[in-house]
Amino acid sequence: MTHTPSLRTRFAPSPSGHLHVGGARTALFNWAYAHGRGGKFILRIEDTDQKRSSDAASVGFLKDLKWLGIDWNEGPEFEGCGGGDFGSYFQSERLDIYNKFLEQLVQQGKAYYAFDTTAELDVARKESKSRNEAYRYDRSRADAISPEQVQAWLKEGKPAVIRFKTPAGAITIHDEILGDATLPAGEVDDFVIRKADGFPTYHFAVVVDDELMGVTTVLRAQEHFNNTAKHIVLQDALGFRRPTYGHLPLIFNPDGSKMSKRDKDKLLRKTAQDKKLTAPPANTVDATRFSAWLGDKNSQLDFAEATAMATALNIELPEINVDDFRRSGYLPQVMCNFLALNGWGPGNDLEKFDNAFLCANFALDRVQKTAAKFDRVKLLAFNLDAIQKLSREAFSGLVKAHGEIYHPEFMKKITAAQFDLLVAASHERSKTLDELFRGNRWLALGDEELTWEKSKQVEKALLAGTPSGLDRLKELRGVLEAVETWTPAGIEESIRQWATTAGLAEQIGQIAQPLRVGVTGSTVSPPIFDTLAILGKSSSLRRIDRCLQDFATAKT
RNA sequence: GGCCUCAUCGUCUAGCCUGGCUUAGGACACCACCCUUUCAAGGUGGCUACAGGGGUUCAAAUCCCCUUGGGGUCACCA
Repeated sequence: MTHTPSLRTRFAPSPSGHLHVGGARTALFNWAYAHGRGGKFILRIEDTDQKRSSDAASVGFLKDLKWLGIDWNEGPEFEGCGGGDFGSYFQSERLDIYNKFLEQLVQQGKAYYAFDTTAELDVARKESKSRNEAYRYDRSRADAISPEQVQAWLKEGKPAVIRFKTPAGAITIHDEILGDATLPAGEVDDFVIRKADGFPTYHFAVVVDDELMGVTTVLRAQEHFNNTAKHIVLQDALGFRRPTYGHLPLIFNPDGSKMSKRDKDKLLRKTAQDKKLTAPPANTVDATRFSAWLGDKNSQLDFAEATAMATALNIELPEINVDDFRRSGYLPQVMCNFLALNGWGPGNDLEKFDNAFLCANFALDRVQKTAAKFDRVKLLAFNLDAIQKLSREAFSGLVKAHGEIYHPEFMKKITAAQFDLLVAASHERSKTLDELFRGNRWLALGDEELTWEKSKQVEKALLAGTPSGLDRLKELRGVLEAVETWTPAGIEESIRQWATTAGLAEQIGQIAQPLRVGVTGSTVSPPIFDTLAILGKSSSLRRIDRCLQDFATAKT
């Protein structure tokens, strides 16, 4: 392991929305790279877009990072992380610093004021587009204005941006992952470095902060590749050092589209349109909100709204954000492992590893150059494997914590003993922590609330054949009533005994299914003896009675 | 469209830099069978890829060129 005490990496998200998997992987790699080399990992909040920033979101980010096990040496202070001598780590609190450097550039003639309106620029852009050319800002627009005029306009408060006077010449980017790339002269135009609202643009703030915070290595997504050229010319103009760059491959959806925070809304909107909905489904959002959302491809519902809408439309929302995966019951170490595997591998057939291994082995020369499609099915397989490897106690603890956060009603309805039995019956078969709750709703239902699924499978289990499932149930009720030790083993013993006398020893399915449907209302549940044991004797009997009652008239 | 960039099974990838050890390895998925009390889980076996075309070389997945295809970017968003 290389030990570079001065090595400093950073993760610099804009606090809009939650941390999504792409961002999480960027953070993970930066973190692992620094940690594996005795360096420092810095977290910086890029909140220079006044329209988008929100404090709640930046806290969401911090929580997500913490959950993944990614801590930061410097940055916003949160649960024992953060602090540091190079603050503030919020860009919105560093305006004075940026302005100092901005002024310096203007005075040196390396940057200039421009007064073009949005409308004017739009025209120029459209023109470029119509000629099938890339749009580049035309410096002569600004040159045409005399220095006196500039001063006069500034004095009267005419809105102005500051643009960087990009030097002529090709720009070569050194990238530790992709190698060198050279952008021909003219590819980078005079980009804006301070917006009319007085805030620096991303490009300017990044360059200043990376220098002042001593960042030595920048690992970020490939979509930033072209931006790096801008950052390099700025660094040169300001006399800054140039960090080492590595551009990470993007993460895509299985269909090849870019994984985006908006994917959930995209799916919901499409479903709503396919169903030709003109009004919002009940219990979702109001009509005004609905039509505004439906009409604007870029608008997003908040989490509660989106969840309600998905329920109403009867669809599953894709997990995009780290928080979505947490909610779905994935283990943080599995998320990190799988995220790392999308874009990096240790170089042999090893795929399962923890963060300590990642820190010790992560290096830029093994980072993939091509985008990866995020395969949730494989992630699920990894999660199952990790769950199976957990001790019963550890699994139980995680399930409990998960349930208390995401299924408090469920947890309140069941006893500690029931919980333990459920955990035991589910451990080997749970792909996620959440599955245990989603798949066992029958347990949290009161005996009088239970309803029986109207499905072919249910009918078959109860009504088909002679004797039918219902006939069996009648007999089984008596058998169960006589069971003295109400445990999976005790129940099994009694039932098997009865089955043998009834000549059904080899056809236990003819017994299990009617029972299962009788007490759970559906054809799917944990193994039947576990199911009965978890439910308890009186509930089981009561439910069988209700089932017999309900279907007594339905029998054909 | 300009510029930049990438290219191994359906997917994530090993091998490529330092050409022969590769009838291209692993994992997930898929298929078949087994187990089985539903759904899973588990077991065994199987299918599947070097984008195409030219070079260079005794020898190319590995080096070079072209084509094709993919991606990124072209904001007073980051």
